[in-house]
Amino acid sequence: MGRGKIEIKRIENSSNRQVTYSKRKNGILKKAKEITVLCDAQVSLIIFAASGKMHDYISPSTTLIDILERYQKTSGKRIWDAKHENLNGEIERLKKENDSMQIELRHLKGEDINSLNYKELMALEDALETGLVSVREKQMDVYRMFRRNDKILEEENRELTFLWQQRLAVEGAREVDNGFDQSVRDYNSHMPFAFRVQPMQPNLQERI
Amino acid sequence: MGRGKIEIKRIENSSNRQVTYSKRKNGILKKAKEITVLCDAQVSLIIFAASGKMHDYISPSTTLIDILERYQKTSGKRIWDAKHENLNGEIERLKKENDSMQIELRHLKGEDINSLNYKELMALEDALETGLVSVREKQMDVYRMFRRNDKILEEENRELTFLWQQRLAVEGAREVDNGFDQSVRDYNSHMPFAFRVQPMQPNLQERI
DNA sequence: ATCTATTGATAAAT
DNA sequence: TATTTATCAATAGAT
Repeated sequence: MGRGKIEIKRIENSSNRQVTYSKRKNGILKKAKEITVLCDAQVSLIIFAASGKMHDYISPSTTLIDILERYQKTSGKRIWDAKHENLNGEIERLKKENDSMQIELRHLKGEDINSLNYKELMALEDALETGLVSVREKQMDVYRMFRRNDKILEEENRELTFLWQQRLAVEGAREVDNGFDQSVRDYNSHMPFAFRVQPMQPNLQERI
Repeated sequence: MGRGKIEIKRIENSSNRQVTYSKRKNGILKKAKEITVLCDAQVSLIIFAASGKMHDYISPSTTLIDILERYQKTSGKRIWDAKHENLNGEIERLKKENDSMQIELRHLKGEDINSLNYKELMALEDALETGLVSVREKQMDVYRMFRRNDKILEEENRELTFLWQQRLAVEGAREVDNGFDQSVRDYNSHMPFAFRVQPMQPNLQERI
């Protein structure tokens, strides 16, 4: 249908080919829409030009997924299954990895070790000892950190207490028992503990 | 294009609709084939009649899966992903489980424990000690089993050696040094060790 | 893009 | 359902 009939074979002239593609692509899309409306059909049409450009039409009464679902059911061909199997493979792989780690964890916790031979028990013992050494070293670090912190706090405490005592002495001399009785002085003598500065290690508290 | 022009709206006469569907369906399929050949295009066309009957055309240079893959990539829309979201969820779940076990394992091996607080370190130490106790108990079991086995073997050995010595003595008395020299007798005196019976615990050997 | 001569598709009849 | 045919629609090539 045109100025002359053409053979249905690849159009060698690239420019003509491009033009014809554009025209016919529109034609097919139009036909797809028409048959959808005229005949209650459901169409999924995806066209890729050689250039990679894509055009598509999916009947508005449905979805591509729905059509593919029906396609698979009707034709018996697989679409998702290929992808599906990959995912299932991944799941299997992860499950195996999970299981072996699960077992290793249980062994390290001393569970289910009846099936282990002597060599394996030795290796397990080594691993546990190594872990224990590391953990205890770390604990010592933390302990030393606490101690250092404590020393700093004690020192500051001492200074604050001293300052407080001085102030009390000064005020006591000036007021000579006019209103401040012993209980108030007792109360105040405990105040310095509330004045403790924050620890030097900013995260130390939340790690206790 | 026909004996009269028609409006593009649903054909109410069911028989006409069916006929038109059949004709137009063939027309579209033909056009799809033609654009494929003429323009190097790649087409995926799936048509469902209202009756449920399905017709399709996929350009022979490709596959539906390939086209869908490209469709997904080009359009950004999801096709399988929607279908496989549950599988992907499962994978995510397993990966998370994997990661946390991975971390726990590393901690038990004394690795990456810098981020742990004192409480966590104590718990870790407890777990390691518990594990170590269990493993060492099991090792004692195995050790005792070896010892028991050894005792049995030693006992059998003693008996066999005794029997052999007796036999040697009898033969020596009968043959009075006619051909059996001292070296042969020495060799034979070591033989009983080769007669050791199999251990009582059938699996013990392969567990060493 | 737009035009238009011509082929191709198809609606209605058979 | 298939064929025929009159008519409309699509489009090849030109502009």
